[in-house]
Parts: sequence; C-alpha cells; structure tokens
Amino acid sequence: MNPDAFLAGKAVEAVSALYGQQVDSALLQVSPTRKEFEGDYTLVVFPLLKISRQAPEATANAIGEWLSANVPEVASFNVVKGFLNICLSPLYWNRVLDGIIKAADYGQLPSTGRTVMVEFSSPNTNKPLHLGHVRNNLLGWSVSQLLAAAGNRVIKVNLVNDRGIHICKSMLAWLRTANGATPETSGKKGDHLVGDCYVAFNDIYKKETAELAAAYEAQGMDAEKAQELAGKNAPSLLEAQDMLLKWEQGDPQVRRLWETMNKWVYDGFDRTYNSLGISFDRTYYESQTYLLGKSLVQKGLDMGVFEREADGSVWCDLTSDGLDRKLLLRKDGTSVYMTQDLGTAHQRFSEYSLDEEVYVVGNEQNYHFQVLKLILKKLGFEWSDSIYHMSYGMVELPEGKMKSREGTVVDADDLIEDMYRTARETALELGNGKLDGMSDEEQDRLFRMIGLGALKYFIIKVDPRKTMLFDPKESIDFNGNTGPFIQYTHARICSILRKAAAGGIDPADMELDGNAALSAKEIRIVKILAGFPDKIAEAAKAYSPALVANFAYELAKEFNQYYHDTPILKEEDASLLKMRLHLISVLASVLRKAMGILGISLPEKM
RNA sequence: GGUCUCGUAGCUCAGUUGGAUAGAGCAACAGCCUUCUAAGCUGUGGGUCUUGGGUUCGAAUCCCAACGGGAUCACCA
Repeated sequence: MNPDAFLAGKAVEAVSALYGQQVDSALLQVSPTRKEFEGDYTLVVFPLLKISRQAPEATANAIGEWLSANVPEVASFNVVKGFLNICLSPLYWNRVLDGIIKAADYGQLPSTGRTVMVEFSSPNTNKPLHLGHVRNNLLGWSVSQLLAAAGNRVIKVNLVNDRGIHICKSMLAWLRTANGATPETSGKKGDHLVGDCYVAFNDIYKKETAELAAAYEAQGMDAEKAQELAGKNAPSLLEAQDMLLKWEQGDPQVRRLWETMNKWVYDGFDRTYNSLGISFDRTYYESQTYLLGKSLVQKGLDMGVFEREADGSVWCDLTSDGLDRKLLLRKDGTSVYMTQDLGTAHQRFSEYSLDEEVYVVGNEQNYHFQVLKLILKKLGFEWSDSIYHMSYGMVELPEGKMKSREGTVVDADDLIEDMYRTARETALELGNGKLDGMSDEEQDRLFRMIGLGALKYFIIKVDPRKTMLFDPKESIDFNGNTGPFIQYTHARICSILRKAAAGGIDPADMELDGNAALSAKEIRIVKILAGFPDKIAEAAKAYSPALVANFAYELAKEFNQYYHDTPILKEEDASLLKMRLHLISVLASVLRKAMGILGISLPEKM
C-alpha cells in the first residue's frame, strides 16, 4: 500500500480513538512534506477542527501523539501551525522499497476490462506531415500508452483523409507540371513530391485568379467582387472540381492517378511514422467511410430530431442547446464531415463494443465535437458520453501561427533530421570519450535516440491543452528539464550496475535484507517511486502524458543529486550496498516504464 | 457579437481534489572533473501568479466582473 494511503488510514483510526467520530477519509489530506520542513508526509488538520473542537496545534499534537504511540512505523512527528509532519522509520522505507522490487511490471495498473479506441494523426494526403501533426502524433501515441498502462485495452487507429478537392489539386498540378516525376525519378520522398504539387497548384491558381480578376475589372467590375468571382472561376479550380466529380463517378483514369499518388504519400508517411516510432492497429480511409452516416440521417428524421428543408437539405436544430443549426445532408443528398463522423463513431462502437473512444484532435474542432456528441445523444446513443475529445492546443512559432502560404511550416522530416544532427554535433563537441568502443552504427542509433528523445519530451512535457511555442532557431535543449537529461540519468545508472556486475555483484540475485536503514535522500527517492502507480492513474484520468513526463524529470533530478554525494560502489556495508543497488535499478526500471509511455527510449550508454 | 479557452520570473514551462515562505529549466553571474559518465552538481540574482471584487481558517487554484491573447460560430474537412 502507498505510504500516504497507509497514513491516511491510520489517521482515521486516530480521530476515531481520540474524538470518537468516524471521519470520511476525504477530509484527511496526506501529502508529501515540503522540502523545507522535516518529515515524510504531512497531514493537514484544519478540516478536522470542527471535530476536535481544539486549536490546530493542539489537534495536530494529539493526533501526532496517538500515531507515534500506536503506529510502529511512525518514528517521530512535529507540528507547524496546522500541519502535522510525520517521519516514518527508515526501516519502514526499506519495506516499501522491497514491495516495489517484488512487484512485477511496476507501474502497470491492473486490468480495467475496458476497451478504449484512440484515434490520432488523421493526415490529409496532399502534403507532408508538419510540426502540428507531430504534436498530434506524439500525444496520440503517448496517451494510448498511458491508457494501456492504466489497465485498458487500447486500439490505436488512424483515419486518413484521402479524398476531396485538395487531393485533386495535387493531382492536377502533377499532370501539368511534374513531367511524370515519381519519387524514384525525382529522389523526393513521396509525400513531399505530392506536397510540392499542391504548392504548384496554388501558384497556378493564384496567377489565374489575378489575371481573371484583372479582366473582370477591365469590364468595369468592382475590385472586390472581381477578386471573389475570379477565385471561383479560375480554370484550374474548375478543372480540379471536375476531377473530383470524375473521382466520385469512378473514372478509371482519375482513380488510377489517385491511387498512384496516394501510394507515394503513404510510403512517405510510413517513413515519418517509423522514425517517430509510431504505429497503428488499424487505418481507416475516408474514401471508404465517407458514405457512412447517411442511414443515421434517416433514423434522425424518423425520430423527429432532424428536419428536412424544402430544398431537400437535412438539418439538426441545436438552438435549444445554445448552439446553431447543423447541416447533415446537402440539398443534393451528399453528406458532410459531421455526417461521416456520426457514421464512423456508430460503426466503431458497434464493431468493437468500445467502452470509450478518444479523439486526439486540435482545439480548433472543439465545436465540432460538442455538436457530434450532442447529435449522437439526440439519436439515442448513450455511448455518446463515452466519447472524449482530447483537445490539444496549436504549436506556434515566434512569429505566430504556422502558415503554409507564407512558407513558415516546420516540416516533420526536416525537424527530425535536425534533431538528429544536433544530437550528433553535441555529442562530438562533448568529446569526452563516451563514444569510445561504439561502432558507427551504434553511434548513429544513439544520436537518433537522443535527438528524438529531446523532441518528444519537449512536446509532451507541455500540458496538451495549452498552445505551445516552438522556436526553430533556438534548437531544443539537451540540458535541464529535457529528454536527454532523463536518458543520461538512465545511462548513468546502467553504468553503475555494469560496474557492480563486473565486480561480481548482481542486485537481481540478491534478496534485499530488511536491516539497511535508508538515508533521507534515499527516502525521498523511494517516496517518489512509491507514488508512481498513483501518478499513472492520475495522468490517465486527466489524459495527460505531461504528468508522466514531469514525474520522470523529478525522479531523474532527485537521482542526480543523490548520485553526486553518494558514492554507491564505495559502500562497504554489504546490506547498504545491496539496498542502494536495488534502489537505483528500480529507479531505472521506473524511468523506462515512464519514458516507454512517452515513446522515448533510454540508452544504456551515452 | 455568441460560445469555448488561456494569462505564473526576461524566455519556455511545472504547480496534485483549495494548504506552509509560488517551483524547475533556459539565459546571466560565481564555484565543482585524480572520484560510480560534468548532457551533471552547488550557489547568487530574478514574482503585485493580468487587474478588481467575492467565497474561507487558508486562493495561482473555486465564483463574478474587467482587460489582454487564441480558437470557433461554412451546403470545407
């Protein structure tokens, strides 16, 4: 049992013995004692004053006396104002550590029996992934791992937006400007090649629009109106729209080109996902799901929650819920984004009998999900409440939002490559013999691990909901509260364990004996370790991998301070040495578990 | 304008269900490699937690208002 829960339970007994009243354990707040005070855990007694009918100090003292007389694990206590600081005996901490060592896969919570689907990434197939997608992918991945660690069965899915006017634009530009270039002949990664076509389309479109607007103006049209009309009538746009129509009709030529170019993009995406260390259990394609949901529209009409206009379009009136009217079918009978999402949600919940579905989607779509849940509710689907929109903030650059038109988009592949290069340069600069004995291949793997660790940690450690700032010029740090710091901590521990093993000591083989009393610093570490399962539960509840990241940092920092003034291998007392080796090897495994949730791998040497 | 969201050190961010003197990192300055890895450790300076009210033993945290930033309110996805 956790020390804080243990103490809270004992405090309930104390109150009942002293004041003859049964208190709700919610009234008893037991939290780790702040650094500047003496003690391990602190009980806040203010909420108990009504029961004790005594001053805060007197109440705290009374409970402290009772605890130290009746609970053998309590070594001492002190009272500051209404705060009762309790010290547990060093041998108690030894037992806590022992319990952690004996736990299999510590930090993995027992199964909840629940199945949770997490949808994330969801790219368009007309351009490569950028920094915004990176945040989405990393959050989606880590929240999946987090939910799994919290005991859920997790299904990771990707919904690829592979159809629509934007793809046709790329296709059109490819036909016009690419001279039959393929990823092989051009040497470009497929998604980048297609993305370049998309840019080329916009260039053509812009030029045509300007020319056309000028012509309209020459005919005496108002400038603003001319611009607007030209925007709608530019030949390239009309052609792209025509192409979309052909696509929908199944025109073989258009379909063939579409398939070819999408294939290029998927190959490119796969490489990016691969270097990010991300995978999915299933990929959905919008070209296969965009018709879903139409039957639900009929159901809504039958139930009277939707209404059909005279022109044939179908709407859901949400004004009584404080929202607007939402279109569900156009007058030509085609469906919109919302219709599909209703359909896919319905399909997934029935196909997998999900207990929950998490959508990792930017906060620009908060309204969409609000509406989605509400409409599903109106259709009578109770599982609507089991949809969670994990809404994350945008990534901004120093000059503001990323704009593809202004070329300020940070490309995902470039970014990963940059991080790798920086990691390499930094390591070579340090030049302190760390790389000795590593083959070029091993070094390369290490640099990737570190560069990616820095990037991932940088993004994940921020509260998902908040907009975050990324400055490409000031490249991501490798010192301080960073991924590499934690990786470094792990490598240091591994190094100690290697040396111990070389000296014939293997902590795994040794039974921890209960006589080694822990030092104050060691107790601090065990206290953090003991809180790990609760931290996982808390983070999962909040859908916040950031909590795990900050936990890992706190732990790593604590270790580095400990490392600095405790020469572990110099210890001559055998039971102390054993305890310390156990302590750090448990620490390393907790770091691995925590970083595993974040998708950050930890090297044994760096 | 309606709805939602955010505002903490020069910068990037933490801050547990309301708890003690609001914490890290970066940047600046001063120290520490004959020691288990200096991607580390120690120290100094840096704050009206946007502002004003309210709730209470106690507020960065909860409520109300104002100010400021962002998102959204499509027969786009």
